[in-house]
Amino acid sequence: MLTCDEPPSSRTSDPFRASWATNQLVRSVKPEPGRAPEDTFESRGEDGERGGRDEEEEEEEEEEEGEVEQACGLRRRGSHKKKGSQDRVRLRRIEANTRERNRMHGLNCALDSLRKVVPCYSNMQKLSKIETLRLAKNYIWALGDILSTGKRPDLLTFVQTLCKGLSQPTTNLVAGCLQLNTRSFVSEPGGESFSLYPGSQHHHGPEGVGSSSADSGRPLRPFCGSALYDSPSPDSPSPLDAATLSPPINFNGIFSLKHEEPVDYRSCHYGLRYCSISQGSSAGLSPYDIHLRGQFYQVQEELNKPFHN
DNA sequence: TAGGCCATCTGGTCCT
DNA sequence: AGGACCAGATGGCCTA
Repeated sequence: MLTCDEPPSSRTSDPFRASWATNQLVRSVKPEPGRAPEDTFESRGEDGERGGRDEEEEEEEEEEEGEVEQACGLRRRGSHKKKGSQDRVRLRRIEANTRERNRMHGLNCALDSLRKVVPCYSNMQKLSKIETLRLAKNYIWALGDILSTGKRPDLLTFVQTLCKGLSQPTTNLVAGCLQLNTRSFVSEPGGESFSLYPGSQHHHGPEGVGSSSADSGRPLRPFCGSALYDSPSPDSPSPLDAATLSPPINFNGIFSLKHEEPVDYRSCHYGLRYCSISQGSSAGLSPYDIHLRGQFYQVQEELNKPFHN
């Protein structure tokens, strides 16, 4: 995974690095069509690794350009001055590229942190950027709906909301995270069919949240096992990761997120921990308690209000 | 092999 | 002038 504090050039194990290096090589050999060869200067190496290309080579290139111009009957005036400004432009371009790269890394870090707080997180099968954003939007929407109505939705409604507009694979992933067999969306023993996808028939199953058994009577297994607690962070291997998915939540405790480590938004080593403390009354807590890294957010109060009345 | 996803480069635009 | 942001282009990797 990309990290904010490490440029790609320093990650030898990163698969992207290989492609990046290859890219540089390819670009140095084959300039993009319609683009002047000098436009690919950065591809020869940057950030202090200019790949053995030195001033001598640049001067040689200048001479070659001069020869070409002479051959074409052109003569560039003030080329001496121009070289300095060209170097400057070149340098600025390199710096701009580096900044842009870092900016995108920061964006990816933010996206990674988002992946960890939406109801479907796996080190094994990362959600794509677009699916992460869609799922996050749906999740926010679902939470907002709960806040406004003060009612817990049934499992199917909740999953349907989460999966609106998501691709089939992501839908399956989310369903898996929520321990819901996707077949449950397609057909019911009674013959009634419904789907997660928009426009399809909605089914509000009779199952209550707490006792939901959408998967043919199989009780929902909460993700609050001690094994999950043992995992120091989503980045660390956990039994759930080993089992393809590491859902951060269970439907019983959809909103029971517990982030116990300090947030370092620069390093992006969030190490979120999700745990369900939602066995509700027994723990003296509402299933909707939210713990964010040891802090009780005001949100908790807001969320609990409807259930304390 | 096509399509999806991604990282990167690049030039343009806007803002400070 | 320089940085941030954005979108288009390009090419690599992976999977169905």
